[in-house]
Amino acid sequence: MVKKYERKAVATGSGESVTLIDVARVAGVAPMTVSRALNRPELVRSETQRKVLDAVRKTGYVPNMLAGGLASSKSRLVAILVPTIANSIFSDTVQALMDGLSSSNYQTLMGLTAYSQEREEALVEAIMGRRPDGIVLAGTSHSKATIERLTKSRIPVVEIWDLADKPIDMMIGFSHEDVGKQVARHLLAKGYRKFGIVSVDDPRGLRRCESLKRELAKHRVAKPPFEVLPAPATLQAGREGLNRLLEANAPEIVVCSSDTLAQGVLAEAASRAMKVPRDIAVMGFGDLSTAAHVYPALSTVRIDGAIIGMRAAQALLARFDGETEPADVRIDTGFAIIDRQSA
Amino acid sequence: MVKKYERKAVATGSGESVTLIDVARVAGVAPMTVSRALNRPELVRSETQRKVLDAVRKTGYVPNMLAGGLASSKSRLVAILVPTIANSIFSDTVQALMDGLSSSNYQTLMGLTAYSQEREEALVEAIMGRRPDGIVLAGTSHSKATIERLTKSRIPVVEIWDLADKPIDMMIGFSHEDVGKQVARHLLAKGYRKFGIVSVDDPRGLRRCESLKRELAKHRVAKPPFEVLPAPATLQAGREGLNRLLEANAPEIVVCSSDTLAQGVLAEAASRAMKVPRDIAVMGFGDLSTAAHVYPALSTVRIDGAIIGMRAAQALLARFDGETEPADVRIDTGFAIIDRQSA
DNA sequence: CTGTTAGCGCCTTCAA
DNA sequence: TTGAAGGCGCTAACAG
Repeated sequence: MVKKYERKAVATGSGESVTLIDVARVAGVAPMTVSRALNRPELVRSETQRKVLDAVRKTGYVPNMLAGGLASSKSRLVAILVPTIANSIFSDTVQALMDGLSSSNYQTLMGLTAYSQEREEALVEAIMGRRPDGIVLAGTSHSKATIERLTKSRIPVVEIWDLADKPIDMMIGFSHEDVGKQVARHLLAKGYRKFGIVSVDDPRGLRRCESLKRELAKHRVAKPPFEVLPAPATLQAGREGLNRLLEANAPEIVVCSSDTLAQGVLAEAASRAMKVPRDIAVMGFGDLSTAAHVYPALSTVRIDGAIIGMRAAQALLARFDGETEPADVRIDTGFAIIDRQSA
Repeated sequence: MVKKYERKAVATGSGESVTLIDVARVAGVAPMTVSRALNRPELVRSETQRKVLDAVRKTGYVPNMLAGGLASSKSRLVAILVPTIANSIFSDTVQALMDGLSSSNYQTLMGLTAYSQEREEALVEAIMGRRPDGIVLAGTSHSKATIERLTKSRIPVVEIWDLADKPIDMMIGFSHEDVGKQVARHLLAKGYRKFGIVSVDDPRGLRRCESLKRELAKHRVAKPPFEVLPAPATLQAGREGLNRLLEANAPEIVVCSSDTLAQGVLAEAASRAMKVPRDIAVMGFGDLSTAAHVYPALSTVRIDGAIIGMRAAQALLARFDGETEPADVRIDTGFAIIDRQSA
């Protein structure tokens, strides 16, 4: 009986790529059986299984996922688009997401949008070429083209870090409007009346600040001075923000749209020998665990990026397993206002 | 004359995937011509080019890179393995690397090793399945299996954040031994004699510390107490480290293996009302720009992650263009000892 | 449980 | 400058 799949002599060099067929030949089975043994071992007799694994080891075979993906229309790839990973709230998210996905053998393609819809659009376009099984997007401000492309691709999408009315598909986050509102109420309840706001020019940060202003207006508080600095948020921007606020009359409390900004404000206050929160109180947003050690008087809105990432991974995996339907998932992870002001 | 490539009716629904053949049919050319128009436009008449682009727009075609990669053995994918992105020195690196590569149309697959050789090995294995065009690895401590696999895959590899004797291929970083040595000399020159060392259990950090100890020994300085804490580096670990050092007699200067650790030490010192650097001096490592605003007395070894990432991207692109040969590249990006101690 | 056949969508190679 | 044939390595679907 003549063996098949003899097409190629045994690789002599080292660069030659070993294929399924080589493994099949060594194991003395059909290529399809090797494929099964590797991907659905439960369908294969255990002895066959052993033979195949031996052959894999002997040959140093590494499955070609490009070929596998092409044949099966499953890439086992999830794309993640975030504005940056320099900010710990996003890197926590990404890290948790990767952890959750990699334990189910999904790999992640990351893209950095730098808060730009155009970049996001280009990235989505490029990434769709890889036929990812799922896409995670930070935020809900996407270009029309992006939304359309994603919608009709029917790829599972998770929008994170935000909750909005018209999700593309799944959504995991919290309401930035709610943050602004609750911060306003919280601070009003503590007796503050003279506010100052510092934000960078980032859509979500601005939404929090606008909501804060609306809530203050409702309570008939004087319209607070509002300094918007160009992105990205830096310590320097925070210092500059406080400087500008102090040119007019000093607010009792400065609300910052981000953690780094708040640290900048604190640094500037320190350099002016202002005591926090006695001379000026500061409310931050995001991860201020580092600063909190140094400035115990700092209040903050705490978001847990890791939880958002973990939930996103779970949502995708559930969807891959057919446990949920498009647009089924909408999770409010909430936020906490952590108050360290002892004013 | 009967047209070819009529295999499929025009997609009516929206989920149907558009292929090169569909575009070819719409444009009235052969599939191969579409491929050329998209990938090597210089080989195509400009009118044909226009027809193809029109058809692409009309059909909403997105090239399938799995198929393209399979056919051409080029994935336009670069894998990046780093211990974590929670640390800004690595996230800067990753960010710069992605920037550099994406402008040449490469995408990046990221993997997090959590400082574990086993995880790195598993990730390398999984990632090789995607047939990346290049791989970037942080550090030089890899398992034998990892090294062997990478070596015989002949995929361009860049090891970053370190310089060692036996590179797999390209290497961009600095010598951790040199850091330890220079820090020792620097501090000795400033007159310090009573040292304390705090490190987490991370290979590169330990190498810096060991080298520091060796240099101190050479200069006949008393063997310093050396606290090694379990990874990951946290503020808490730093505080604990200083606590332990202070149980014996207090050192004049504490050298920390990482930025976070140094911040923990500073926080603990602050909570004990110790003045830095008067009561105790602190030398950190990595990105302490945040802490520096708060603790102007902190010294640090400054590494620029962004430069390392940028250089790595350049090195890979040069290699892809055939401008360099395996093992041609070895770049010492150096480091700076930034001294803010005014003791 | 295992094997056979027929593509997946694109690009390489050669021919026109 | 464009086209046709064939194959990249794998898996779905159907037989046996």
